[in-house]
Amino acid sequence: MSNRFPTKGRIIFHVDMNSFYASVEAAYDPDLKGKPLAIAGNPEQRKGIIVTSSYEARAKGVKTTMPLWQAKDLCPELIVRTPNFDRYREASRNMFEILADITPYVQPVSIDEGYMDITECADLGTPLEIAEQIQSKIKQELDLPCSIGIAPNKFLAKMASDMKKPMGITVLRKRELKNKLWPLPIDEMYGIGQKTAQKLQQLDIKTIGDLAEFDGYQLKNILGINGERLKNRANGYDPTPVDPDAVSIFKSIGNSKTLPNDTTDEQEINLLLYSLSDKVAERIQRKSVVSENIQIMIRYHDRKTITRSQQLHDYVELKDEIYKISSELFYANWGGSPIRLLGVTAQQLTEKDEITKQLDLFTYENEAKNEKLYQVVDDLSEKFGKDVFKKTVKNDTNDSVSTSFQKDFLDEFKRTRNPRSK
DNA sequence: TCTGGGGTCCTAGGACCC
DNA sequence: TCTGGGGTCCTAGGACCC
Repeated sequence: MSNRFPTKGRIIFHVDMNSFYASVEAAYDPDLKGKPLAIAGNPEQRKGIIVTSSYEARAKGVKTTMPLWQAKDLCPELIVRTPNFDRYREASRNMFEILADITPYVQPVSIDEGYMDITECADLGTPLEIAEQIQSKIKQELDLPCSIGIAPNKFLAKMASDMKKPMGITVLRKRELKNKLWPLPIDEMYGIGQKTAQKLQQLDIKTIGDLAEFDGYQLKNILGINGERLKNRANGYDPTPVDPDAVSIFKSIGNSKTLPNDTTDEQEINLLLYSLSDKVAERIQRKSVVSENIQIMIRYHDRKTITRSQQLHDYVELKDEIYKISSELFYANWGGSPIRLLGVTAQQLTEKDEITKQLDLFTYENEAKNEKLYQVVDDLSEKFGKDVFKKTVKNDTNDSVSTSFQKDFLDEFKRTRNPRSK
C-alpha cells in the first residue's frame, strides 16, 4: 500500500490566528478595533494574568502571562476583557470549517492554529493563491486576521507563519533556509524554551544556523534524543505527517484550579477535589472514554508542585469513583502545608467502543470456537466471582446503566488464552 | 502582595520477567 | 564467591507549547 502521507515533495500550510482571543472580541465589538486590548482573568481571584493582547497592547510591552497590574503600568489606557471561551470555540470551529473546505488533511493543534497538507490541491491554484484565498475568506466571513506559513514540512511551515504577522503569508523553501531561518536567534525556534536555550547559549549556539551546524554527537549528549531532532529541524528536516486524527485521540483529561487564597482548610480542599473530579468525569463521559489511571497535582505556597498517580485495575468514568481515588491520593501525600492549586487528571484513556469490543465475549466466541475457551471462562469466573460483568449506575445525570468487564478478569483471560502476551 | 489552565512528550529509576 | 542483558510497566518530574 502506498504511503497516505508522502514525506517527500509535500506542501504544508501552518495557519495561525493572530492574537486570537483579542481579535474575536474586536470582531464582536468593533469599537475595540485599533485599541490596546487585553484578555485577562479576574485579579480578585489571583487569575489576573494576560491571556492574549492586541498588537496595539503588545507595542507597549504587554505580554502573555504578565500580571494585569504590570500590564496596566506599561499601558495605562489598556482595555481589559475577561475571556468568553464559548465565543472563541465557535470562531475556531468556523475557522477550521473554512480549512476543511480546501482539504480533509487538516490537523488542528490548538484552538487557533492548525496544519494543512495541500500537496494534492494543485487544481485549486498555486499554494500562494490557495493561502490568499483562505486568508481573505477568514477575514471576510469571520472578520479575523491570520498568518499562513507555506513550506515542505510542518516545522518549516510553523516557523514561516511566525515570520510575518499579522495577516502575513510567508513561503519558506529549503533553499532559503540559510537566508531566512538560520539568522534567527535560537530562542525563537519552535521546540526550544528557556531551559534549552540556556544550555545552547553555553555552547555558544546563538542562532538556528549555529545549531544546524553544531556537532550532532555533542548535542545528543547534552539534550538527548531531542538534540538530534532539533538539529534535524534546524536543517529543514521534519518527516512528521499532517494527521487529521491526532486531535481526537486524547491521552489525558484534567482540570486544575488555583485557589483564591492558599488554604489548609480540609472542607475547602474536599469541595475543590470533588468539583474537579466532577468536571473531569463530565468531560471523559462526553468524550465516551474511560480511564485506568488517576493523577492528582498539589501546588504549595512556594509553587513547588508534586504529582501523585494511582494505577487502577478497573476502568473508571464516574465522578464518585474519581473523587474517591483523588481523595485517597491527596491524603496519602499531603504534608499539611498551605495549598495554592489542586488538579485532577484522568490518564490512560480508552474509548468505550474499544473496550466493549475488547471485552465482548462473542468476539472471542467467533474467533475461537472451541470448548476449551468456555472452560477457561468458567474457571476464571469461579476465580473472580460470578459477577465478572461489573454494573455501574450513573448517578444524577441519567439512569443509564453501563456494563463492563472487570479488568483483572480480562487480563487473566487474555493471559490464559495466549501465555506469550505479557 | 507576580506567575492560569489545558495539554504532549521525554527521562530516569525501580520492579519484575525471561 | 558472583552476578549478564534485554524488555516492559509504573511512577514522578521536567520541558515545552498555546
